[in-house]
Amino acid sequence: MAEKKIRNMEEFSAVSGISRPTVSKFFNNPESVRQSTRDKIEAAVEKYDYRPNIFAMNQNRKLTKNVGIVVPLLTDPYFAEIARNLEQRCIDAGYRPTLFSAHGDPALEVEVLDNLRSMKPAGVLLAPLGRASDRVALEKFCDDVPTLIFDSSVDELGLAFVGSDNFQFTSHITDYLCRTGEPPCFFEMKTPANPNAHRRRQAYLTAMETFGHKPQVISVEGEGWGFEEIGRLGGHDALANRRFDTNTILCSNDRLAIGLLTACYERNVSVGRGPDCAIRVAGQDGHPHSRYTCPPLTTISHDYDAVSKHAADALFEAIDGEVSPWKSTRIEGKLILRDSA
Amino acid sequence: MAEKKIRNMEEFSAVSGISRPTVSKFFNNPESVRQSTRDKIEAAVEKYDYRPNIFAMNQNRKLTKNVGIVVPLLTDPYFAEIARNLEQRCIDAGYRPTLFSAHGDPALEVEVLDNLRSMKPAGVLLAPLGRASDRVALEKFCDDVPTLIFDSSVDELGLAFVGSDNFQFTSHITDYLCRTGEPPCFFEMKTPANPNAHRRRQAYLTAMETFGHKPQVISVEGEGWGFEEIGRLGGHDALANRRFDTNTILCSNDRLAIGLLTACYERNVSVGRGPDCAIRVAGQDGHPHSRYTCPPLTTISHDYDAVSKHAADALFEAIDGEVSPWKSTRIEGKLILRDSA
DNA sequence: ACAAAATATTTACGCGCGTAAAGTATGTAC
DNA sequence: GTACATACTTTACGCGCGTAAATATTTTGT
Repeated sequence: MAEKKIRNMEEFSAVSGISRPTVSKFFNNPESVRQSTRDKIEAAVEKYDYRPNIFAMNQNRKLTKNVGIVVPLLTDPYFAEIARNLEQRCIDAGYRPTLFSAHGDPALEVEVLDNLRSMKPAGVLLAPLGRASDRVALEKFCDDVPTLIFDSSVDELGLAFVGSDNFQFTSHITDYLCRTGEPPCFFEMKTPANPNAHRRRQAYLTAMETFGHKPQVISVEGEGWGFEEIGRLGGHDALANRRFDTNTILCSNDRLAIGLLTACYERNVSVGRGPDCAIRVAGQDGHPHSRYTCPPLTTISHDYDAVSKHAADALFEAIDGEVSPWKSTRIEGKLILRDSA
Repeated sequence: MAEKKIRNMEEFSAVSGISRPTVSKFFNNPESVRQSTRDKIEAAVEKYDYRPNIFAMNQNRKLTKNVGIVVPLLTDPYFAEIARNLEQRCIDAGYRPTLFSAHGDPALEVEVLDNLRSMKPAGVLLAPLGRASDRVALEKFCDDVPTLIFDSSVDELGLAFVGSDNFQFTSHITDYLCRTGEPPCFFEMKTPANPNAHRRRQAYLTAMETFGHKPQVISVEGEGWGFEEIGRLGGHDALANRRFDTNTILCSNDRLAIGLLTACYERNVSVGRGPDCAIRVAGQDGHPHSRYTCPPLTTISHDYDAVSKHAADALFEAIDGEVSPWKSTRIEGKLILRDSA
């Protein structure tokens, strides 16, 4: 099967009997060469198992098909899931995605963007760290590379923003909770990394006012990205000191809610909407894991498909040259009723 | 601050007043140039915010500092966590890691490896998909690139294998379960993707025989990587049809256990080791989420640090030229006692 | 102040490929 | 068979950088 090792396109063009420029054309787009030529090249590809060096390819191409995808934290299944979704859309559209995580570190985020530059990407899908991000560095990057911001908005950065409608998220689930039981208090981190958290708190306050209820915000201590543990510890503290004025707790996000549920379990507080339950807990995000908590978590879910589709399509359009003014697209969430509230 | 845009090292060497070869040397290793030269270059870097194109760099370097990290599925927090761990170790050792996921798809796994070749990596840390992997392609890759296999072993592939001692995992937790209550049955997927699953079943059977108990293996249907859902549905089925001969269930992995716990909740079966609990459930892996199930999951955890340290160190040694025969290092797990068993 | 050693510069080529221009072969229309 | 359009080959240059060799310039030691 395998003859001698082919080291580059030069050698490959020799053994395939087709000139290098034509071979190059073929790899760029197989349809662009005559059928008979294509057959010869494909036979040689099969025989010698050659494929061109993609990095050398991209070095000279005016337009690469590279797309960078940057998320703040890949160990969070929410980002892992949406990243996978975006990757698939890029592949389907004929692009070549590369995934990066800032691992929660602003310095790493900047480094990732610097490396991304070397890749000469046709475009980038960027979910910024948020508050911690180096704004100046992000702006510089967006000046150079067509960048679509998703998940968490940073002013009018990049081509456009696509994310969830956090205002609608919180209003909607607050409304649901008010209609089905006691009005909720709001359980959040004191210093959230993500700007969406502020929108959600604000939406909660507005919604409660609209509905004529007295709001209560409970902000728990904790730094970093270990949200479950922050929720658990904060939950213990709040339960021990009877800080909840209501039996219904709306968490700023699902990971906090997951931690709070654990705290409830550990304190023998029964959660759910049954008559024998002490409190109701709801989250926000539609985290992949929220289905498997006990009780399963009532939440309002990102529309993963819609967000990733809008984000990817908007980027592809911009790459294709469609110039449109910056805009923000915020997609509504879907209420997912489960047992916890 | 920022003057005109510097486009390449040529332009940069002009504005910095240092010749290009010396600049090149500097970026390869700042210590290799005279202090006064370094100062000038660093001042220019600061002033013009230039950094070399890493892909062009690697194109010609004999030895790159690139390390590829390949995992089967990044949406699984276990792999996300160990990948992050490995990335950090690479950075600390002066390497430049790049993370890839096969997304559960053998074809994608091969494609990832092909792309990795273009990167001329100094070495690769590869966690294969397992049964589904294209063995021939993996072997070819390992012939060309120093590759260390981790997590799931494929014969004597690559430089070496580093992973957890699945036999010890299952023996140890089986022993614990036997000593503290009824001997467990074994809850697993009928057609697991990962070869570790077979080792675990075998270890269970051996352990039960050693302890003089009658084993029971319950294999549930389900394809793909949605283990929680497979565990949940299989759990419902097994509970409904009273297929469990014992009150103690050892799951082949934590994700199955998480699904099973949800099934228990949904059927109102109380899980735990208290006197009022109907069954005990244990997992295996020390999944990042196992702390936050209700009840928190008793499991035997990978020693993430030790596995990643051994894997990374073994690769770095091989890169540094230390030739050692293929060997398999299997690291023991730590029993994590929580409320579920 | 001088020679020796260390470091920089100049020059030149290579990596693996894209791409453009000019010329040649192949295929299609009549 | 001629005319024309396609597709191919040849040639040549460029991308952004590594790297080697010869030469020139510092720096160091004494």
